[in-house]
Amino acid sequence: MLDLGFVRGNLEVVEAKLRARGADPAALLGDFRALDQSRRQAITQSEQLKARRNELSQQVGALKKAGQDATAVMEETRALKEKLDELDKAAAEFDEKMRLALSRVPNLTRDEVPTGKSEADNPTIKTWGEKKSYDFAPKPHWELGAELGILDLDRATKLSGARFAVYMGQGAKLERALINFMLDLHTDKQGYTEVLPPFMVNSKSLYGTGQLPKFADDLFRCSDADAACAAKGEFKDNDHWLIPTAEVPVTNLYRDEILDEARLPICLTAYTPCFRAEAGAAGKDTRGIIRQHQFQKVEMVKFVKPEDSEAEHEKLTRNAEEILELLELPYRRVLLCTGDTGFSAAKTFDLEVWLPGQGLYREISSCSNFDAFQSRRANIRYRAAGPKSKPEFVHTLNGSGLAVGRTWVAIVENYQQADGSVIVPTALRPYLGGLERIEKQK
RNA sequence: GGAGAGGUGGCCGAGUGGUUUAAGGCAACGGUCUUGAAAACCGUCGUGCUCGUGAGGGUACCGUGAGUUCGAAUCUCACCCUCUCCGCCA
Repeated sequence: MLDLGFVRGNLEVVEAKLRARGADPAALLGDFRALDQSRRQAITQSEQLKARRNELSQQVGALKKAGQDATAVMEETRALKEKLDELDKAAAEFDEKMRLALSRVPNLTRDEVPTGKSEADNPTIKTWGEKKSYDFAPKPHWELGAELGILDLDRATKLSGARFAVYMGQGAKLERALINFMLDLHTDKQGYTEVLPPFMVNSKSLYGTGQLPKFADDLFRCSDADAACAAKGEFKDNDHWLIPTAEVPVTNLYRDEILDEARLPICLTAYTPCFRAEAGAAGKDTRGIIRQHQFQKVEMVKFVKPEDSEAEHEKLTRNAEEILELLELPYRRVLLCTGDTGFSAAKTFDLEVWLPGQGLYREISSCSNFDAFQSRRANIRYRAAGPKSKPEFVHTLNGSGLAVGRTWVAIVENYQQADGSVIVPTALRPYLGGLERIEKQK
């Protein structure tokens, strides 16, 4: 959510930023100026009447206490009521319209974010690692996984339908090893605290991080979740949706709280499954396990002071890159252009890992700075030490560290051998009981 | 799921229709005192919206939403959450 006062005072800037994203300011903001004016007018009038009402009510009290007749004053107050109800209703309607309009406006990208339309316009910031050369034609992971007996997509379809996977034997163990390896690195070496949050959240939480109201179709909701309410901008605390990322429960941990400055930065990491409906992704990445309805991810989330968020963003991105470096997987870092930056983000780096089986770089981590966009929605503030300090919104950040399923893919494809076996990266061996090579399962 | 109790500011906690512009305490912050610190004492101390160039004013907020009333933290209804006990259960 953008700050109302900022939008009012910088409408041209906001509109330019929205256009840079490829969004239509008119469609998003409508007649913002007129609406804002009507709203404020209704509020001012209503409050003036309320002041009058309160004054008269006090007179009634005073008169009654003095044993005098208060009928006339009571009548006058009663007469105010009709007009007041009308004004209040109008004010509430304008307010609701503004709130709903603003809730669908994406964040403003930072000035250093390059203007562009799509991922084709994302500049590459750095490239790391040497692509291995193979004296055979490297296979995609779905072939390797099936041949090794560590990935069973056919039976997953029987259980759950398309876009689900069953990992078997050392395949399952590899997934689990990756989770532990990532969490240990984040907690033991990089200063994060581990969190194990619920995998279902209410609609208020999804509003807080920006998935609702706009992206309800991308989510799986439980039968007690009222999508119609969410679409109307009513967010409940007793409905349930499957989380699309750990970002949602972890960021919302401090919703409606005021944190002490001394506690910042707060750095958390969480392993969770993630559930995505993949609405509109029909026909995309249908082979293999790149795009699933359920996948596992280790996430990093930070709450920081506004002046620190730029530096913390770089640190967080480096924390994700370190995993790829330890696993010796070639990758590159790209900066998302305005047209490709997500709804809630002000600036995003994507890490893309090299997949030789498919001959392309593939997103494996997305590290974003949200500025105060999420904290304003979720009302997460901090209070600085010192006299007369008012609570201020924190900046939130998060990034995958990493998407586990895609890391699994990257290892299988990058470390494949001519005989179809897969060498286990050295850093991961302690997590697999010293196993050096994954070979065909019985 | 059943029965009972409860939900008040950063925290604890008073408050059952009219100076409540929410008592009191703790914490925090500023000051006095002190070589420094602690203690003691004095003072400051909620959030949003809105009006105002400003000082400042108005208004709303006591779990959420409706309602009764001239007036609601206080009364009524619905819902949510927490705690205790019972039931069911991994």
